[in-house]
Formats: sequence, structure tokens, C-alpha cells
Amino acid sequence: MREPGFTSGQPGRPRQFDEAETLSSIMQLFWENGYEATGLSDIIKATGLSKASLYAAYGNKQSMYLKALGHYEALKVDAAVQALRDQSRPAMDRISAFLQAPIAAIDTNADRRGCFLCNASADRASLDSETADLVRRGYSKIRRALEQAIAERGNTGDPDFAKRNAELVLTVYSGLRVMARSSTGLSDLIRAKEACLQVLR
Amino acid sequence: MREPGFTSGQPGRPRQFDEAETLSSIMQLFWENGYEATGLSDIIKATGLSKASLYAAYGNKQSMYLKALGHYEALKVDAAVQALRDQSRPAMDRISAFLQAPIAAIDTNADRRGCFLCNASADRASLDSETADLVRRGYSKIRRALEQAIAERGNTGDPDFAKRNAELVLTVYSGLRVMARSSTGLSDLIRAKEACLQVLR
DNA sequence: CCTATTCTTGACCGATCGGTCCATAATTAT
DNA sequence: ATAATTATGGACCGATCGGTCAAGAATAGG
Repeated sequence: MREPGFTSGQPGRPRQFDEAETLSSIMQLFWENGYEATGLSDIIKATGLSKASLYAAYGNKQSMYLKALGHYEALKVDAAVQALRDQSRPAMDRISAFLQAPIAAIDTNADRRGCFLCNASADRASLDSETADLVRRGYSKIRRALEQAIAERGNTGDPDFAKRNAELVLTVYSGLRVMARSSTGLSDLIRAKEACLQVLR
Repeated sequence: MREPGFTSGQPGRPRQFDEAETLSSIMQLFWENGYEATGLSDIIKATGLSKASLYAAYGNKQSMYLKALGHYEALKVDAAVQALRDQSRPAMDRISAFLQAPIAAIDTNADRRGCFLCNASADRASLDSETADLVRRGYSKIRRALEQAIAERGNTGDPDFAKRNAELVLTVYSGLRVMARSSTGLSDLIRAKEACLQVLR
């Protein structure tokens, strides 16, 4: 209909919206406002779709949330992991950039959404085990990438050095993301980042 | 009525419940479940009071939340600050205990409520400036106490040492609290704490 | 063409939401 | 006693919640 002559091979009326694009809109809402503060009405408004279409495509609200969180993982977490693994830059630069992201979000875009993974951990993981599973999986991906980046820099004696400090960086990242949601200035966030990076030097 | 002969000096029927005790119950609910996931019905169930009594005593839901968060600050934050200022123990021990709290909560009580301040920052601060104000005030109290505890240990050269590392400890604390809400094991949390403490040694 | 299948819209559902009102109970002051 | 004042519980409010349903629209294969 939209594209005359186009056939999908499937019987029945084809979807009239881009599923991934719509999922992105849904993700933005849950990301910014959390699970409970986001209503179906908000999702309807943002996507322009009707309730039944949304339910047909993504299931109920809980399922929409999980799919949105999964989408975040595939989009943002995986991108961060890839950047952390980019061998064309010094490991230290990559880790520094990873910790700079929470600061840059506020600085350049006044973006207070934080990190969906961290928000989900604080907001929803303790009430829903499926969310908790997703959050842990996302954290683990980053953890492993950090570990390897730190290990790259030569491990002096202590076999646990990379593991311990990867966890430190990940925890500082989470803390920055959460504190940024209520913070007014950048200076505190920058200080924490600098202090964290000095450990690795 | 409850205590015949007791007079408060005020005209009219006296409150038949302990305001602070009831506020504690309300605090527990918002603390554990967040703002939106806590309904008036939950508060009624937990306190045993009627809706009208609650509104008369604390105002609307938003106001209940802010009072609950203020109560948390007076109860828990101030206690943590006091512990950080306790000169009878080495500064390092106090800071270590501060970072141990998020771990002990899970370990000994399977307590996944995290820190109300951190939860409020992630959950609500970006949507409500009054909440953000309270959160920042709470963080600042802890920040100052940490700064002084770190400064106690002798400041070698760098005049910004205490400030930077106080921010690091505070950020790690926030990160631990948030990650603990979705975490299954203790080992990662412990690693982050250890790595953070090593900076100060 | 027809039939099967899927998608879409909008009406509709009961339940619950936060919030208000009112009659009554309990107290103080006179 | 009586009046004034405050607190309480329960009924009540419109709005919104998440979720379902049915009828029609759009496609496929035959």
C-alpha cells in the first residue's frame, strides 16, 4: 500500500510502521521517565499508533519495557562496548571517554536521561526479575570490555588488578549516571571521573 | 482519649497516630518501590490510616514523598554523616564502613532497597525540581563529611586531593547502591569497594 | 474474483488512580 | 453544658490506568 507492488511474502496486511523506529520511541520514554511514570497514553502519543497495534507488535506494557531495554542494550551498550574494544586508540583514552559520556550528556545536550541500564537497575530491577536479568547482562558486557581494556595496559604483578579496577570504573560510571540525574553542575562529576582515572595511571 | 486526662493545649480532636512513626512507614514504601509504583492504597494499607487523615497530616502524594525523603535525610543520611565524623575511629575505617553499608545491606538482610537518596536521584529528581533539591542537599552533606575525613589523613601536596577523592567515594557509593538493586552476588560490589579504598591508601 | 490472514482503529472494559467531602467523634475553651 | 475546633473513616469523584474486542482495511495465495 505504502509501496505499491511491494510484497513481503507473508499473508495478511503488512505493518504500516517501522518496528525498530517505534521501539526507539518507546525506549526514549521508558528511559527518560521510568516504568511506572510512562503510561500507554504517552506511548500512543509518541508513536502515533493505536493501543491495539502496540499490543499486537510488542505485547503488554511489561513486555514493551523489556523490549525497550533490550533495544537499549543492542544500541547503546553494544556501541559503548565496541568503543571500549577499539584497538586503534590507547586503552586509557577509551576508558576516559567511557567515563566522559555521562558528563558530556549533561554538558552538551542538557540530557538528564542518564543511562537506561542504570535507571532500570534503580527503578525496576528490584521489582521484576526479568528486568534484573537484562540489567545484569548489560553490566556484564561492559564489565568484560573494561577488564580487557585495563588488562591491555600491562598487568603489574597483581593478577586481580584488571578485575578490581574494571569494577571500580563500572561502579563510578553508574554513580555518575545516577548523580547526573539530579546534579546542577559538572564540576563534581568531573572530579569523580578524574579521581577514578588516576587509579589506573 | 487514648490517654485519658492528657492535654495537648491545642483545641480540637488530637491526632490518634504518631506522625513520625507513620512517616517512617511511608518512607519505607517510597524507598523500596519509588514514587509512581507506590499508590495511596499501599500507604493506607501500611499505615492503617484513612486517606483523609493522611492528606490532613502530610498533604498530597507529592508532599508525602518529599516529607518521606526529608525524613530519610534526617534519619539515615545524618546518621551516616555522623558516623563519618566520629573522631574515635581512624578516618580510613569510617570511610571503609561507609562503602561497606551497601554491601552489608544485601549480605545480612537481603535488603535491596538501596539508598533512598540514590533511588530518588535516578527515579524522580529529573522530573521534579523539589526532589532534585533535596537529593542534592543530602549528597552535599555526605560529600562534606567525606572531604573532611579524607583531609584528616594528611594532605600530601595536592590541595584538591580530599575534594577529588571525596567525590570518588561518594560516586562509588551511589554506584554500589544502584547496582546492588539488580545484583545477585557480592563479589563485584566488594571488588569495587576495595579498588576505591586503595586509592586513599 | 474469493478466501485466508494480518494489521489498524476506536469503542469499550473493569479497576485503580489521586483527591475531596461530609457526617461524626473527640477534644479544648468558655 | 455548650461552642469551637480538629481528626477520622467512608462514601464519593472524575480521570486515567492497562488491557480487550470487534469490525473493517490491506495484503497474500488460489
